[in-house]
Amino acid sequence: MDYSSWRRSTCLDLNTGALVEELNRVSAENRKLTEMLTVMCENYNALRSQLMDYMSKNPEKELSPSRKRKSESSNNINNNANGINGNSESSSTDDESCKKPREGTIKAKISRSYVKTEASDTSLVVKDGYQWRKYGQKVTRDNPCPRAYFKCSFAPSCPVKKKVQRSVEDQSILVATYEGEHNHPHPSQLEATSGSNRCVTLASLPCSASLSSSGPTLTLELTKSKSSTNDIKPSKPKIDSPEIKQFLVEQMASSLTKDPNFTAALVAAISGKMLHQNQTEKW
DNA sequence: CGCATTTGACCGGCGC
DNA sequence: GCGCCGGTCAAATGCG
Repeated sequence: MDYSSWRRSTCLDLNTGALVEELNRVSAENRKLTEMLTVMCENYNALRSQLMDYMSKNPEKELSPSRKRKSESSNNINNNANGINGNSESSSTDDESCKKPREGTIKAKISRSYVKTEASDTSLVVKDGYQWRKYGQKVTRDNPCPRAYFKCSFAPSCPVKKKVQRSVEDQSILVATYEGEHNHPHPSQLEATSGSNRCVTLASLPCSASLSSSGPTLTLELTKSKSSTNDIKPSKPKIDSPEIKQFLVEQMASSLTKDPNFTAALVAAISGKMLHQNQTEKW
């Protein structure tokens, strides 16, 4: 072995050692993140059970069904707790029976999402990532607050519509009703693939978090609940009320983003992964 | 000037 | 048939 080849192999050994060290560090961080997420989910579940206890002890008053026509209250039976993003046109299957019976026409999927806003915020804007064009506003009988009508800005190629109205019970809650499915990708997904924008989609709770500890990959998924809580009758206490879920999701997201430890750990994990990728690409 | 929003008019379904 | 009501249209308006 000549001097140059000896130097190369020595450098290689040093690089490999550094990489192994980096890998171990990232793995440790992943484990730490896993633990943090587990603790967070446990805290959330504890909080949620406390809330359920509280809600069961203080059942909400039933709305008086005084509507002579078909009204929104009939739709409330099918309340779906969708995420902040509203990107979950997944669930309602039996809404057709509540809609106008146009024979032969397959109604678009209808879903609802509940967004907590500042009570002083008068704009009926639900930030769900998609771009919407407002085409109408109407005051309806059963709610003094005006209802806003939006079409997806990709219309007419995208047929999705949404209606946004403040909740009668809690005016700080916006109720967004989505009709149809987007036939184009979520704009924030496009951004996420092209750049460094964070894109953490929080769907409905309860959440489950998983981190891959087998390697320097970080996956964070907060999965949508497919539990049987979708068919809550309004007469029951709203233990699993979508408003409550929404509020909890926002609380959790807020806590996460405000926690410098979490942010730092996330940055470290991501940069560690990027560093690792760059170095493996060079080889 | 172009685009998005506002808002009154209009339309169609439904109940009486 | 009429009136009520939710949903949509489109001209007017506002804004960057």
